[in-house]
Amino acid sequence: MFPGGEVEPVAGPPAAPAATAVFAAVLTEGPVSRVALARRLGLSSAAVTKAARPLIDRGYLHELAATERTGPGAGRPASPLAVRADREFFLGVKITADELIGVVCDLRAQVRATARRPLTDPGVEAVLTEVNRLADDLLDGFAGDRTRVRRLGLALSGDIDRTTGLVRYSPFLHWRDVSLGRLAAQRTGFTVTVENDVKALTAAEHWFGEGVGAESFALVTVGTGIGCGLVVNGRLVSGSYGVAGEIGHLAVDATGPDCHCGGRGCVESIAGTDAIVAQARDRTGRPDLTIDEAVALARGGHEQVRAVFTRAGSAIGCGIAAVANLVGPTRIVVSGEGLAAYDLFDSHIRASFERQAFGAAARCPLSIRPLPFEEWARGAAAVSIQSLVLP
Amino acid sequence: MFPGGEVEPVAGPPAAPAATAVFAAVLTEGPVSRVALARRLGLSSAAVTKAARPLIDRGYLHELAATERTGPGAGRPASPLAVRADREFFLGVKITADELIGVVCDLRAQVRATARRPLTDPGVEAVLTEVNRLADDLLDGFAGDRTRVRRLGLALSGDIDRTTGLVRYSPFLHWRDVSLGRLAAQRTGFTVTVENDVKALTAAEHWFGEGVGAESFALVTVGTGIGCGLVVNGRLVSGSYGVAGEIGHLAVDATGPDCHCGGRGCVESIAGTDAIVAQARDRTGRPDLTIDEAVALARGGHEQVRAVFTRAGSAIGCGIAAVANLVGPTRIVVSGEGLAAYDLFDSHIRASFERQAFGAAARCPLSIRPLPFEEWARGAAAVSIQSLVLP
DNA sequence: GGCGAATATTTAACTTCTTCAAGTATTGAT
DNA sequence: ATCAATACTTGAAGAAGTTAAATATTCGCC
Repeated sequence: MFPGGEVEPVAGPPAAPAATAVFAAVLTEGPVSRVALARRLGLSSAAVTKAARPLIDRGYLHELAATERTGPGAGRPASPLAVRADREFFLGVKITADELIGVVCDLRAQVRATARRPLTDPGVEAVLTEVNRLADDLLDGFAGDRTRVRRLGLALSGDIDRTTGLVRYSPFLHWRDVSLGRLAAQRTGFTVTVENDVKALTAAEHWFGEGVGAESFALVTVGTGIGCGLVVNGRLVSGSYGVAGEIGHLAVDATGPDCHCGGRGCVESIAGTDAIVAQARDRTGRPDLTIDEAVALARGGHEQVRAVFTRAGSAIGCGIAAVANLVGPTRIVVSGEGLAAYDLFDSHIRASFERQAFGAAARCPLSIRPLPFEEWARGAAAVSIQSLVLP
Repeated sequence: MFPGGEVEPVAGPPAAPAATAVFAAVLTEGPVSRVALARRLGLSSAAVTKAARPLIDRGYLHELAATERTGPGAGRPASPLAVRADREFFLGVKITADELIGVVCDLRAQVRATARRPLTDPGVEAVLTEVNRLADDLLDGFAGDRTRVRRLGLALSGDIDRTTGLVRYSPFLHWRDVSLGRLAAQRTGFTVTVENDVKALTAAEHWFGEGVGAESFALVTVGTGIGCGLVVNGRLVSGSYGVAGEIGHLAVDATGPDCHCGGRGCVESIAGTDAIVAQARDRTGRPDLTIDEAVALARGGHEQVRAVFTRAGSAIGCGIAAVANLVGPTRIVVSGEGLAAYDLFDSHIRASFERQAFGAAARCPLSIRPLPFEEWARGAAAVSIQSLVLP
């Protein structure tokens, strides 16, 4: 009991379906009036009023000040609901083979601080220790209220069970069946979520980026590997066997090279960074060529190296068209480290996509843009935000 | 008011979420006890009891007789709920360019009668007239209680809006924006549903066939066109622009033939019936070869024609692997008219699928089997059943 | 400035659905 | 016969949402 006799205030947002829906809608679709929410969610406006009150009381939402209200026309002006971004903060950490990248985000997924730590030992213990240190670094560099940081999202590539926080398999860390969620929660004291990195990035883009409002949405990442996160009917696609969005191993060229996966003519075996380097070395006869040098040569007009990028762009375009033809997303974002060479890919990806997209699928807008590496960590934080909002 | 003073009994099943869930679960997962349903649906057993009562009262469900009960072990034996299959019957009609194929199904989607009518005029009026006549033929040939037939499902290829019953575009009938649902309801007096034929077949297989219980599921049809219906997270995939499951136009061979869709190396341009015939004609030098003759030649050991089927099977396998890699369905059924030549395809489809499926995606079971043409009409009836069960 | 139309939000009574907790039913084992 | 185990039912209580009416606030118009 508290001095006044009240019950201790509940920590999280209310879990009722309507409250959850209202919270998520305000979070992703900016300030909205209660009537608009009611229409959007298929609820009565009374239900929205009731669902919103505890969210306001607990500090997650607030009404826009009168001056910020919109609205021409007659009638009582709306009092749109908006998110109180500094109600709670979230740590997001992307784990790569040799580095941890971390961010602190607010409730609107705005990055408030960043930090990095090198990773030398891929052992579970060592990684946990470094994650813990990175969390400290992040809090040190964070200007806001540290007591409001209660959640940590982790993202890494591999086969991950988000609901249990289990890393079933991580190729680059050589982990199998590591309960990363539980271990990290013990070590750091935070509420921890774990998700595959591409899916985390997709979730971030779906809630806070270009995917907002889309019933279905795809994000394609281009780099060493070529991956894809899918949202269909408003939900992230997981794959019954832990495999989904493996756009990198679609076969697009029956006469293409053998791929390390055992297939032939996979997108990744043509357009993955390693494949591009290998082809560029072959065409130039320089066995030590790096990807940066290949990019430089192509930009400099080296026809044969340009052709490598052209072919890669076409393969990626075919893969993206496959996504459009099969699941028909509302829009597709193409991104990733590989897109440092954005200018060399862009037009070929588009041309190939437009050729292979069937009928109206070609109407699907394509955003092709590079993404800073911190975005991956932001993805991890976004998953953590979702875990707060959704019960 | 009725003589006894009671209110007229309500026509349909109750619409409450729990009732709907119980009905659907009993329908698709056979006789189940209330406790099992409660666990399966995340409800309390009290809720199941209450939800089941009106379904029993209205004749949709019944309890299995004591003799049919299962269960070793101690404790009160369960009284599993089962569907009363003859509570209601459904007409299903598949519309092709030159024929209507119709079935009468019971509530468990068992076919009770079939009929066909040739179609000579693709005009809307003529089709409606023939649909009406076919419905009469079906009722004539149906031994059950005709007053219990109240719903009609229509299935045809093309771009269809299931919710409004609008045929946005039908290539083979040359229809655009025809309110087929409304028109057919007026003409026949039934409650009408309209759905794309592949999606209807997928829905049938998802509720009443091999897809039962699968969170995600894919059905691939091989024939003149090569199509695919997808169920992800328990829901049929529609595609934001009306395009989804267009497996026929995935690019699998960068050096393949140009496709009528404008793409290159599409699955359909290699493995569609027309493409197979064209290739077989080319290889044999017989410009009037038919598909049946090509099949006969291949079965007879004609190496070059066999190679055409081998290549086609490989292309289909690549397409199916693309589905497995991208959405990761629990299982995939491959079927369709084209599979009359099942024996020529089967092993090549599997080999190619296994090569291109990435990692654990290769664990996805593939059922390759021909499907009688009446199954398409049954798909239409299945959609009609769904429209009764889901509100 | 006052009035009415238009729109947004709140309130209160009510309905519906679900769960909880307790009780009943039916079986096998001892 | 009794007990443990499991399935199902019941009734009270609670949660969540709806409808209808009331309240709030603005604009346009006189």
